[in-house]
Amino acid sequence: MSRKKKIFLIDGSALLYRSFFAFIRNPLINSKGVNTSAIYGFGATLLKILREESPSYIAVIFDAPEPTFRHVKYPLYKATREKMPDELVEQIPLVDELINAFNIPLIRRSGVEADDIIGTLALKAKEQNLKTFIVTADKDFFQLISKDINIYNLRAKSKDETDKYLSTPHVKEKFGVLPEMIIDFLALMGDSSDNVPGVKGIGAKTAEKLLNKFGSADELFKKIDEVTPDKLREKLEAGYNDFILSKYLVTIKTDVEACHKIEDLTVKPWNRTQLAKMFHELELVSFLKDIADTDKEEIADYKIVKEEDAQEIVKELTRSDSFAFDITSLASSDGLSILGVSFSIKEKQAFYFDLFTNSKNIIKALKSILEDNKIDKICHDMKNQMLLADKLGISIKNICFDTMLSGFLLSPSSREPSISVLSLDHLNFQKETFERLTGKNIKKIDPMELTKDEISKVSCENSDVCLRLLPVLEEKLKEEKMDSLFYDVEMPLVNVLFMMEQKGVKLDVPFLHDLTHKVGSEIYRLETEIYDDTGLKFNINSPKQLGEVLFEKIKIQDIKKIKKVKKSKTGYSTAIDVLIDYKDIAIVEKILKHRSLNKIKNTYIDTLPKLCRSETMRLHTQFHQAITQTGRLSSTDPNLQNIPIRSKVGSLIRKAFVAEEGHILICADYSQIELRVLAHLSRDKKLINAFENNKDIHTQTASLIFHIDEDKVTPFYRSQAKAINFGIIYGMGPRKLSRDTGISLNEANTFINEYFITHPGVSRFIEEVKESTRITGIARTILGRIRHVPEINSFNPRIKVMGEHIAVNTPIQGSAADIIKVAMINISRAVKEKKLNLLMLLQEHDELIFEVPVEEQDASIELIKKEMMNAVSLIVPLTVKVKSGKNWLECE
DNA sequence: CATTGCGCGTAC
DNA sequence: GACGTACGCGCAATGT
Repeated sequence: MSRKKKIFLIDGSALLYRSFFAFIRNPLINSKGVNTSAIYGFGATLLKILREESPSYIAVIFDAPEPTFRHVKYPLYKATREKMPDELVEQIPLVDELINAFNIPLIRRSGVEADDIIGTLALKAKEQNLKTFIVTADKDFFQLISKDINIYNLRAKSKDETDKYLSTPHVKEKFGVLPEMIIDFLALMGDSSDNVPGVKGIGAKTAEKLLNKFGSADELFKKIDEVTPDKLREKLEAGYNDFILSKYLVTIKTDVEACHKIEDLTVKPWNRTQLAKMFHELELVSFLKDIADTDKEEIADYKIVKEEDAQEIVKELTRSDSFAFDITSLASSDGLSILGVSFSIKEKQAFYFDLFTNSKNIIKALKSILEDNKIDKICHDMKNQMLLADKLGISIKNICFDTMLSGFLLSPSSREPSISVLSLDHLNFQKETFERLTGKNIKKIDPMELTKDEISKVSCENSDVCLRLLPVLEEKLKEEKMDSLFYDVEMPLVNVLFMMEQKGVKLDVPFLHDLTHKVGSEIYRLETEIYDDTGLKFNINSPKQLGEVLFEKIKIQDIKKIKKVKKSKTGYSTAIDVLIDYKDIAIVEKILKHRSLNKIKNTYIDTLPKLCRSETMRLHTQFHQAITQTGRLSSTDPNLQNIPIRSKVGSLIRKAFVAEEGHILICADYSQIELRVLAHLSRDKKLINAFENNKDIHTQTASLIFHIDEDKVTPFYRSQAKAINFGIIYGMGPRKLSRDTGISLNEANTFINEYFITHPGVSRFIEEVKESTRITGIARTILGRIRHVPEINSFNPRIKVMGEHIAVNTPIQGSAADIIKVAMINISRAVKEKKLNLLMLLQEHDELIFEVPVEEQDASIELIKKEMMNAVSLIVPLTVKVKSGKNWLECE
């Protein structure tokens, strides 16, 4: 290969299409529903070129939408092209942004086709003695191929140099003609994709034969009399005008005026931060390692502490004001193993204490520093670290900075961001991980397959990276005005949640066992009845089999004379909103009953006792603080935030959540917190008035939209109004409302309109919040929590609408989440001050559940009410309903 | 045989 | 398609 400097000219539109359609059967869609196929392919190609080819010059050239001289000459030019798919159109701005982040010149000139710009630049490059590579999938470019102008082979599979670029031999092989004949070749045969006519009746094979015989089309038409057979000659004579037109169309111009200079296309360093940000947001995580800047990393000073040095280093740690630490563990199927603990006081330095072997004395020493109230503690996922520490008999004090929570506030789209993701994102440093070392999934790694040095490196890096992240994240939190949210809400909440998890909630296990049997036999009864009725044995729990039985065997749609049958991806939909229309058919009723009982039995009745700690019969859920996009908590193992309440059997589950002997459960819930938040945010007079006067909001809404006196509002109208109130919060459309409430589409439309007429403040708020989200791309809660909403500026109307709903809902749902978090912290603080034995156990989004000795009930209720009502100050009052009982059901 | 995606249903 | 936020079950297809 020559030593000439290289220039890469990228045919943007071709690469765009190729990348998009490469994934057409299996498109890349990220969690926000954004199709990222094209940008993925584009990014992969740019990365490959920049890294493997080290070009000196590069540019991406796009077609502009405006017509060109070819359209003027021949209005049908490219007229057969299909419209670009929406999913591709919406990726164009992202691709532009990507090219920008790579610091690559992007050329898009109106009225000039990309081909002609590329042709012109290629020729200029040739004059400057450069080696040109055109990145394209378009065969038109074969006409430009010469010694120093090649086509970069996007399809190259082998590393073989001859395959990497398409040159003269490739053209000869593919079309049987030399590059200089390509213009004539294409002009003779035509090109259906660009709607170039060509000579009618001449295809590739004939064109090839003719050109090889005559050398060029000029010669061919000069010696037209020599052409045989006669039919062929006649075709050529008849098609001469088309040929001239076609030649004009397929010839790539090489003299576009006022084109870029080659010097303007010099390769510049890419913007790694911007690229990292983009790849994160688009969830193209695999690219992150490609852009990590590893060369500049100085060697870190990490030490495995020897037993004889331990005391000295512990002393040093004791003297520090703050340190980052990491209790490093592996959770595999065989259980949890704590491997060791690392500490970092200074950047690029860390100590690792091995706990795998003899550790008693070490743990004692570590306990003294981790429990030291004077030292600020920094780490990643503090609540989990506290759990691990607890297993070592250590109770961490003075927690001050959690990088996971901080990273999550800055970018809530990354659920529980890992330390390595934050490292890449904010430090541009690719850290070592156990997954990378072993090539295995983290859950499958056996600690024995790792060396002490490897564990030490991962652990020390964890601590070191935490320490280095702190100033960076802190600065960004300040920039985004979330420092108070972080320090005053999220950080203090960690202790509260840890305590709630530790305490757990008492479960009446015998009661549930009894229920298992009762519900089990009912399910069995229904099952046999269903088999008898249908005369078929099938798996009722398989939507596929059930769908076939109902819609193909029994044909329930014929019984009910329903024309339309809803299909899902895999078959018939048997979801409740479909089957509800058939509920007076006995078999369907039994199936629905069976399904709901089965659900409740499997998910709750059978599962909850298994997750109980057997000595205490208490259930310890995990609360997650860095999962939901709105700032709500989530709960897993088990999820105690979706315990049934509505159905009869479901509510029995709540009866199994009980207080200890001599204790009582207290449930305190905010009433209508989201609508109150809406009143606050929208300043809507009707809403404010209702809440200031403690009116029933749904009754008032019913009165306003149905034009009836409040005392005439029936339960039916109230429930309709309630559906509308909820719908407003979620951004509901009339379709869904009519389906939910059973009213007609017209009525639904009328009622929604009526709502907005009577609530102009709400109407204005929705428009304002959409507008501001469009501009900033960010939705915000009252405490300043942010959520990125790129969807709102999508080209795809469906995704855009979704973005608008997110923009409206997030400030409402998220502010409510903010409020209850503050309440939890304040209650916890007050309980400590008043020295009450009030235990906070669960959070249910707008409700808190406590356990307290009976004698402290009254004092507790007073405290809870006060702290919840005063958590924040809105322009409407917050009201709290408190109930107590021996079990959760009694509290409702 | 383990993992993953889907359909469905539970909560606020 | 069509109303926001979660988690988790069983089934069935897919990957090792």
